[in-house]
Formats: sequence, C-alpha cells, structure tokens
Amino acid sequence: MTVTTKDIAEACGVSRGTVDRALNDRPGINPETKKQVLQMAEKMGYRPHLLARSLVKGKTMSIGVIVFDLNNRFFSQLINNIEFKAREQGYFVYLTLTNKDKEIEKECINHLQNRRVDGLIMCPINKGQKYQSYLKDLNMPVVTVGNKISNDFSYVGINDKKAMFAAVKHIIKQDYREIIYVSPPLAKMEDENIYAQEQRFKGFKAGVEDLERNIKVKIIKNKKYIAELAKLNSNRNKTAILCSSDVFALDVLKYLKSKNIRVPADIGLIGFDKIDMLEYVEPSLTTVSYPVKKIGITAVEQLVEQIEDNNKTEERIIDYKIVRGKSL
Amino acid sequence: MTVTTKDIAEACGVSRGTVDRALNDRPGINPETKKQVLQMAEKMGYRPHLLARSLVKGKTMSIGVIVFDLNNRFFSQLINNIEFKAREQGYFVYLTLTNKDKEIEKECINHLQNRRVDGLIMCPINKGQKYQSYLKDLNMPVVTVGNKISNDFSYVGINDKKAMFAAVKHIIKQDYREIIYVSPPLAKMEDENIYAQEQRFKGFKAGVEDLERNIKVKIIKNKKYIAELAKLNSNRNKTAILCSSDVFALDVLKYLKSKNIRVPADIGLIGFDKIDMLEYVEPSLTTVSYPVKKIGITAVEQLVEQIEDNNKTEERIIDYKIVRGKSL
DNA sequence: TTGAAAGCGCTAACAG
DNA sequence: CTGTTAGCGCTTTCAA
Repeated sequence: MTVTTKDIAEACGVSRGTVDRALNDRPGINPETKKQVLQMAEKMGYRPHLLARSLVKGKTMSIGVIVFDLNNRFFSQLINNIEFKAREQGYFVYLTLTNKDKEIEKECINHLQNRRVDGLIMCPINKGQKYQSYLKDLNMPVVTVGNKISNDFSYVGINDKKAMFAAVKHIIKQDYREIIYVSPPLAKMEDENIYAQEQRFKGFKAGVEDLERNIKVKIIKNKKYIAELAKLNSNRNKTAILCSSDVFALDVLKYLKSKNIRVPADIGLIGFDKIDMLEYVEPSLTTVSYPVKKIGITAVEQLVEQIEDNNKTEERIIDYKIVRGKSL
Repeated sequence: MTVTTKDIAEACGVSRGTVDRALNDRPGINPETKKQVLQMAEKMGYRPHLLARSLVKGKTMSIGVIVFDLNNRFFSQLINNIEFKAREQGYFVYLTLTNKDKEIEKECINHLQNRRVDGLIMCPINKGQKYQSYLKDLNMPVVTVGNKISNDFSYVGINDKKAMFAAVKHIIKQDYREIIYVSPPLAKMEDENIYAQEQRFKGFKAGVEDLERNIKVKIIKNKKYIAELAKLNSNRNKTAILCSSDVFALDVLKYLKSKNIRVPADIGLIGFDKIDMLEYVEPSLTTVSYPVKKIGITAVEQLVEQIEDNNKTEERIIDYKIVRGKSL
C-alpha cells in the first residue's frame, strides 16, 4: 500500500542507499541516477516516513507546548505565534492543555518526552524542588513562559514586578489616594506556581510602600472578588481598582456598570496584560501591555537555540508598556 | 544514556520479548518475572519510545488539527475542546495554523501525513474537485469542521442555512423593515472555501424572500464594511444590521457607538456565533449560538470512530439556538 | 559513484 | 511461560 525507499530502489534497480542519496540531496550520486530516482519517487507517490527517520536520527523536529487552556486569551495568542514561528523553523507543535491540574501537567510532560519531542515550551503550574529535579532529569531543552520555575530553566517574559510598580506609580500620579488590589490567584500561592502573579504583587507592594506613605490599600485575594468588592463601603478617597489581570478588570467593569458606578468618574480601573478583547469594551481600559507576540516568538527562538546549538538556558526579558485608556 | 527494553532484558537476564510482555501487560508471563522486570524498569528509569512503537504498530495515537489561526475565538475554543477530548481518548494533538493560506494548508496536510497522524480534523480553506481527490488519495480519516468539502468527508457543525433563516425570522418579528446584511467573507466566494458563510447567506436570502416580500435589503460583502456602512444614508425604515459573524458585529457596534447611534433604539444589531467575548460588551448582542464545545467533542468522537472502527464518513449536525440579547 | 549491512527501539510470530 | 527471530522504514557506515 504505502511506498517505501525499498520499493523505489527495486523499481529503479538501484540500492536503498542510492535512493536515500537522491531523496535527501546527499552528495556522491550520479545526476542521471538521481533524476531517475526522483522521477520514480514522484511517480510512485512516495512520502517519507518521518517517524522512521526520527527513530534513526534521534530527532523529531517537533516541540511540545504545555499551557493551561485556550479560553485564556493570553495562551491562544501565545500559541498562535509559537506555532507560526516553530513551523517557520521546521518544527511541528504538539499542543497539550493542563487545565491547571498539576498531575495532568506531569502526565503531559511524560508523554511528550516519550514521544521524543525535541524540546518543551511551557507555562508551569507545578513548582518546588522535587519538580525541578524531575524536569532536569528529563534532560530535555525547556523554555518557560508566564510562570518561571527557577534560574535553571530558560524563561521568557516581562519584568512583572517592575511593570506593576510602574502601574502603581501611574495610578498615584493621577491623584488616587486609595488602591484596591484585585488578584484572586494569590489565594493559591502555597499550592501552585503563580510566579507572574507573585511578582506583580511584589511590584504593587513596593509601589505603595516606596512611592507614597499615605496611600490607603485594600487587597482582595478572594476568588469571589466581585462579592468582596460589593461589601466595601464607599468613602471619600479617590479610589482606583488595580487588577492583576485584564480578565478580572473586565468582570469588575461589568459589575461597576451594573451598579451604575461610573468609570473613571466614580472610581478608577486598571488592568494588566492588554488582552485583545479590550478593543471592544468601554471605557477603554488602562492596562499594562504584555507583549505576547514577542514572547511567543522569542520562546521558540530560545528553544530552537537550545535544541540545535545546545545553548545554555537563558532569561529573556521583553519590554512592557503602560497603555493609557480612559478608565483611570 | 537512554534505557531500552534491551537494557532491561540484560539487567534481568531475560529476553526482550519477556520484558515487552511485562511492560505492556500482555499475557503469558510469570507474575514473579513480571514484577521483577517492572521493578527494574522503574529503577532504571525506563521510558517507552513511542516513535519506535508507532513504527511497528503503524499507528501513532496522534491527530492533526488544521485551522486558520487562534486569534479567531471560534478556533481557540474549538481546539480547547478537541485537545481535551482527544487526550481523554489517548490521542495527542498536532496543531497547525494555515492563516487562510491555501498552499500552507496543503503543506500542513502533507507534513502531518508524513508524520503519520492517525487522522485529521480541519477547517479547510481549499475546495474543488482536485483538492478532493488529493485528500482522498491521502487515505486518511478526515473530519471537517466549519467549512464543508463535500459529502465524501465527515462534517460536524450546525445547519447554518436554517440558523440564519431563523435569525431573519427573528428580526422580522421585531418589526424591522430593512436589513443590512454584513458578510465580508462573501467577497472570497470564488477563491476560498467559505462554505459556512455561503450557507448563512443562502439562509438569509431564503429568509427575506420567503418570509415577507416587502423587506428592504442591503448586502455588504466589502472587506471595508465599516466604511461601506458609513456611506449609507439613514432613512425612515426600522433597520437591523445582521452580521454573519460576531466579530463583524463587534466592530459595527464599536463604530455605531463612536457615531452616537444608539443600539437598538436607532438601529438593531445581531451577530452570529456567540463568541465568548460577547460577555463583556454592551448592549448584550443578540446572536446565534454556534455550539463550539459540542462541535469540538463530536469531531473528535467521529474521527476516533473512523480511525478505530474504520467507520464510514458521516455528517453530524448540532443544534443551534438564537440567543436574545438587548441589541435588537 | 554505488551496494551491502547494520541498527534506531519496539512488537509480533513462532518455537521451544 | 520464555527466547529467538524478523521486521517496521529509514539513515549511516564501510567496502567495493
């Protein structure tokens, strides 16, 4: 049914070695025979069996990508760029979704390893010493994105701490005297890898502590942050709600509208990430741009370098930018 | 470096066949030896080489997914569900993005074929007789989603024509006397596979023709549909803008807001697809739900059936639903 | 320039 | 219950 190099060899009356030389543009073959072989291959509808090739070459030209899910806009944009860049470099992408489940993540890593992907781009939900040595034992190039594991693994992202610090500074400059910091992921600090969120929180704290002493602060880590917000009684301070991700900010905005609380007249609002659906909300949300395209492309570049040049791990920090909307 | 069944065999003083029986739970092995082998495998850190297995089994337990891009919410939600369902069934997902490029699509198909994926789920951009026979010659299970190719290939989706017909009916019931149909993809009719959009258009035409004779109709196929809309002079008819996809409706809504045209007071607006970001726009958009979750899961089920039971191709039609928002 | 043979790591078939 | 052998389709020596 399926035609192999052996079939071509027989059909042409040459050896498989010669067929291979023709098919893969390798030297040491008579142009005449090469032409014949190629024609025959074409005629017989030959298709290279990439698995067999991978088996002998010890390289699959594929990378594994492990993220939470694609409902999250960040990840879908990220993977859009990863796939594009990877294929440009000849690599194919295995996509696996963990749904933030630590066991599933490990299963995915295992499985991708068994399929011998050449490397991994992942946003880890696991963390800790054991996990680290587990990953190292894989002996496979890894690039982390979003959440960092440690300096032993490549990481591509922005400086979340500095960015959030800048956001706080931006808020205070607009004369806000009170900041409500909304970051439900923080509740999972003990449990999960929430590196980016932790960094943002650190930046926030540094901001309110260092920049100005008399800023009132309220921190909401509750998963039911809308309910929590509702409980807050309004006061005379000029207040801003600072969300550690746009998705929370969108929900907050929706809630505020439903309560006829005007943004920014009654309360300021600012997000983080600049996800693409912001384009359609009103008032336009002030936020911090997380350059997902650049991150995706850079992650692939870094991974391919590690795969092909056996390069060492590296941290690549991309520039963020405060995006001024009309919500603050 | 990497440990193989041969290594285990030697370490245990048994044959590779025995190791295989132990590792893969096959009958005909002494429980004692089995236990020993498994322990040794564990101890040596054995990992099965899935490529080698695939090579001999002729099955890779992987499927190829080919869609346009992940900026499109429909596709990211779709793939979210495909990945989940596929892995549940033991299949891994190769993701490839065509960016609506017909040549890239063919390259992807080719490449996935060479990697010997067990089947394909795709939203094709190509069409035509030649393409069909090309696909058939692949001799690989294929399930189409979004755009149909022909009855020779499995298709999972809604009845777009009927759904759009229902949408028109819904509009007319609200006493609208004029409908502006916005569907930029129609401009590509000759060139690309826009099956779903064509069906919707047919449903639209059937709706305005059959339901009521005196409905005024304006059709915009222009890619610059906002500019086209702007040129229209307002008149005394009660008018609705019917967009063949929510993404266009969102843009239209944005434009209308910018012009201080009230929705639905001044003009009605209705979309199609019910993409998830609608949640955050105001007024809430009336739309037709395209059950992407169900479609993703069904597509995988259908594909796996074709792969494993060598089932014939099938068309699976899922229910749509008109979702009443406040924009009409 | 070409051919022959070995082997990637696994599974399957048959013999013992 | 276990071992041996052959082979999946390809690449890569090493000889000729």
